[in-house]
Amino acid sequence: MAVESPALTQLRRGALEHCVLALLEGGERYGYDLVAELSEAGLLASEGTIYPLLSRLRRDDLVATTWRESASGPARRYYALTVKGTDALEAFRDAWGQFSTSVQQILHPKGTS
Amino acid sequence: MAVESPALTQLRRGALEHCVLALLEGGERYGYDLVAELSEAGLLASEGTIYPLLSRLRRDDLVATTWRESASGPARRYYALTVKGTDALEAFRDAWGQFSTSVQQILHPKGTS
DNA sequence: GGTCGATACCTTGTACCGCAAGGTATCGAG
DNA sequence: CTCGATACCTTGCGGTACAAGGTATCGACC
Repeated sequence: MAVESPALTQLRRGALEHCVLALLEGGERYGYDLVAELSEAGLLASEGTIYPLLSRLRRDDLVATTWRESASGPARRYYALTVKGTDALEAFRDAWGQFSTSVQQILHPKGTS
Repeated sequence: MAVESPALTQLRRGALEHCVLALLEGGERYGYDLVAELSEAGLLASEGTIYPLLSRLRRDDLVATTWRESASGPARRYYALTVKGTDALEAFRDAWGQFSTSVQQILHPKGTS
């Protein structure tokens, strides 16, 4: 595994939350499942991060949840986007575009005269 | 001006520090000057953010500083990249590339089957 | 029917960093 | 000599990722 630079930990802030919303756009997901995908993408370092985050999303009415039993294993809590969540995601896509462009330009300036 | 979403505040974390290093790659800069450029780029909301950040960079030997008098106005503290700072910047460019790619892919998935 | 690993949920304590507000000092203009 | 711009810095607050640890369910195996 690559050595986790502390800078990455800071980068994940703010982005992680909306990445969860983006994943939910493709359909309902449950927490443990999200952990696996986000960890693989390098956007999540610990399971302990996601549950408080999901609680916040629920508190703010960006997602709605339903318990559902699993064919094998304990029951799961599924998360689905609300209308408010969809709006927040769309707003974030804009913000992310502007932000990442700004960072990109500062990191790799064109006119180096 | 666009409404400042709180998500942006979190996004700036981690990126801001290395954006400062990137700006210094083009030559010495002083704090008040950096504030102007980073604010314009939307990467900084308050002057109060930059000085503790610069202190950290100095503490960690990523930058070196020299006081210099100004033709008009108070003296300025100029910041310059150290070798260690240059290395950190290069490492961050890699990390940023991977990170922003991951976020981009989750935000805008290709196979929407 | 008892144990064990995997699955799946959640909580607590810590550290870190951006932000707003406020403070100090220097310089030129009126 | 006051006032605005420049230029530096500090303090208190809030939000969030992380590590570590905790609880419960299920299937498999003995």
